[in-house]
Amino acid sequence: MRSENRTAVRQRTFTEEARRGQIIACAIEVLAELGYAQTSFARIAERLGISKSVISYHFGGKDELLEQVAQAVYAAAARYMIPRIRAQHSARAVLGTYLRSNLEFIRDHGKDIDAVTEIFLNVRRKDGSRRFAGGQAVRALQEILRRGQDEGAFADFDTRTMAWAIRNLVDGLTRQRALDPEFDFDTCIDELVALVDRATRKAAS
Amino acid sequence: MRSENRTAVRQRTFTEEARRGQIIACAIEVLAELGYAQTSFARIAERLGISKSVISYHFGGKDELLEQVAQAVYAAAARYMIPRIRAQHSARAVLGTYLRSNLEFIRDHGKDIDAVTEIFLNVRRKDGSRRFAGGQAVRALQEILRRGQDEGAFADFDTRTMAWAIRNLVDGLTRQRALDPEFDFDTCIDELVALVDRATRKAAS
Amino acid sequence: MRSENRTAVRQRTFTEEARRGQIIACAIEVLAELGYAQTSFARIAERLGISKSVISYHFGGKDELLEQVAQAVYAAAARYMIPRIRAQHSARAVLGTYLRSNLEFIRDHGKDIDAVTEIFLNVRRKDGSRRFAGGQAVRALQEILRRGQDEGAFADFDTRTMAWAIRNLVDGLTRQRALDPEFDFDTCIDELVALVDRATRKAAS
Amino acid sequence: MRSENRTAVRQRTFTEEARRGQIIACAIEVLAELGYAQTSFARIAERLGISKSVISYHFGGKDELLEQVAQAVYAAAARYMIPRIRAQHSARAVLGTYLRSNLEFIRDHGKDIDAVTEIFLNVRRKDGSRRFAGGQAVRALQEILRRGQDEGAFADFDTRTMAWAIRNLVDGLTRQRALDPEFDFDTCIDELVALVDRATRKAAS
DNA sequence: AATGAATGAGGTTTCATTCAT
DNA sequence: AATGAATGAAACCTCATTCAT
Repeated sequence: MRSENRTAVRQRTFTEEARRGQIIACAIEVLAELGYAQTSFARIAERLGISKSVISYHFGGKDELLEQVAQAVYAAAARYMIPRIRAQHSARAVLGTYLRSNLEFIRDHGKDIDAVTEIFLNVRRKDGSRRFAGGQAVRALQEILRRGQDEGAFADFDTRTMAWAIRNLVDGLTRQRALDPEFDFDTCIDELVALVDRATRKAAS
Repeated sequence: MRSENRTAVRQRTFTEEARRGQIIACAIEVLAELGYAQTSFARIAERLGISKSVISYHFGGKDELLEQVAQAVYAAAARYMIPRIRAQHSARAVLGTYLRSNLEFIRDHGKDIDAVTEIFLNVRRKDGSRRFAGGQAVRALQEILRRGQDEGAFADFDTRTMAWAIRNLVDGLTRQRALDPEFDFDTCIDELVALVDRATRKAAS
Repeated sequence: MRSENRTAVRQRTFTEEARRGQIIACAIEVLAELGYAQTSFARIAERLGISKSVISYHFGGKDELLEQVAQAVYAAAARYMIPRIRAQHSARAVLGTYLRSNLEFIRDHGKDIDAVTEIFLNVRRKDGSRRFAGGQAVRALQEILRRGQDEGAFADFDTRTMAWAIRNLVDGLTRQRALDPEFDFDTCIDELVALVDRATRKAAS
Repeated sequence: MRSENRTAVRQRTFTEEARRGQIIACAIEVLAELGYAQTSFARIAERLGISKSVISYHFGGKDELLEQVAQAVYAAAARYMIPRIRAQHSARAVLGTYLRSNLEFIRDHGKDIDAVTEIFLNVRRKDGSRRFAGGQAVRALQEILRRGQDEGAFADFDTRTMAWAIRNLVDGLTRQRALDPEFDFDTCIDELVALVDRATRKAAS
């Protein structure tokens, strides 16, 4: 079954799609709860009450499953963020909305975020290099900043550095939520949005 | 040997100390290079050209080895940072030196930092909860900020949030270094120090 | 497979039941022949010409395998003894049949008895206490004796002590068979049955 | 050091004898407490606060240590029983004293008995056969019975069977003590001595 | 007389994967 | 579309033993 017809991607039946979704959802739960090292086909299958080989059957390998998990969460994030961002026009509004919708998605999808974090940090090639780099998100953000500068909406900072700083702030939140008992996400969103706004704003003249 | 007379800490031989150091150093290399999941006694022993059981002999367990690795890096960081911080008096100088020395240590000990990152993120208890929380560093930083506020050296921000933000910026650098081909650490240090200084500074009157 | 849907007992395939039986039988042989300490998955698998992990697959752990061995022999003994005992009515006939059928089972299932003996004596919890106590058999015997006394069929001995004495005699036979080259089981059965009959019989009046 | 001069047994220094005794005593404790399978050089050494190799040094091997343990307990039992038995003259008194002193020794040396039981049941040769048979004790008892019959002091039972039955009763007590919470040793000694006396006594004429 | 250091064999267990059904 | 059965590699760990000091 896994034998893709020619080079084309095989059409998937409804049932198969459902199973795949079920397995991906369960993988996310296990990853978020127990971490990458403790996530195995056996553990996922056990939770679903199915046999291990079902997973091999549908995904052909651990790598593929994890990749699908990452992709699924990415797609969900995109579905949430993109329409909101598209609705904005000014560069500052785009940046603010990017940031806010990203943080909201993280707030509302804690498990999914934890899962892809596990995947990003742990999946490696045989030579040890990380399989998922994640420079992509930074580049997208940098693009927003650059366009804003072109429009004269932002101050004249280095876009690459600023993009990284923002990503670091955003991605750090997950850890903060996990460790800080007093953590309040909504307050933090407002603060971060304000902080970034100030940090990118043109100096008042 | 692992017998540990009573519960007291056994006196360690010179040879043993050397071996332990050698093993810890090698563990750091493997962790940084291949990641937590691929780090095993077998791999470490192979690199050192010794038998697996040597590691069991000196460390008695994977957990203990990893804990020692974390401790070793911690101790090294403390040895580097503490004297520099102690030399400062004003709260702002203390904060700046804390930050700068921390960043310098990260810059100069990339592998060690990567290794403890792997450990922090992946070592878990059987129930899935993380074994190394790391809230400690945040508390230390918060204490610095609080004292500075008492002295009137800082603005009136929320110390907990600010402490977390700073830590997120600092810890994010490791990833940035790994992923950003153009990353320049020294520039970044200066920028971050300046950024934090501005973010904590009392509004000019 | 070992996944066990919920906590319910999984339905077992014919093939699985066969393999389990095969493994249990082989475990009994190894236990009886080489003793508990030398009984390992490796040794059993080697004899069966299968891979070690097959046993892990079917039993999930050494403890479970040994427990199943004990249970299997117990069940076989019960299947042999219970119908014979049930066919009796008078207390003395019940006691005699209990004893004789027990001894016959021991005579005919030497290896099985040796195997469970190894298990009983050696399987322990982490704190060192024995996992299989075995006071159950004594209590059953004591109950027979007590009922007989109530019916006036037996003399007025202490049932607990007598129950233990009988069990000690019965269980000692295994060792005797192993060590005494001239040992004749059938003669011994008759002697023991007669001995116990005399020891419990009401004094002639 | 272990290299015995010629074939003769090396003279042992006082210190060495002390260490050996200490190790043997500790081995007995571990055996009795945790059982054969959990008894290792490591565990013994740990309890004594010495290094494993000390044991290897003094005993040259696990087998030798266990043999010495068995021998030590045997010797102690002999020291206790033999003078008492020698003080008797009539066959019936000899039998009674043999039995009573044996039971008293078992009562007073529970740990030692448990230890040698572990050894007897578990130590095996490579081919699986038991290394310590223990038919010796039965033969000694049988000799007592035979001499008594010759003197006309006992009934005309089969001495071999009777010897085994008595040994089984005696050896079963250890298990009974371990499992029966209401077990009272002294009562049991009296009962057993009386029981055996009746079982061997010439029928009144 | 003792120890520290190391070894290699062997133990149980978990894993991803394969294959016939 | 799914499963049951099996596999072999690799994991960590414990063991008795050896050897130089």
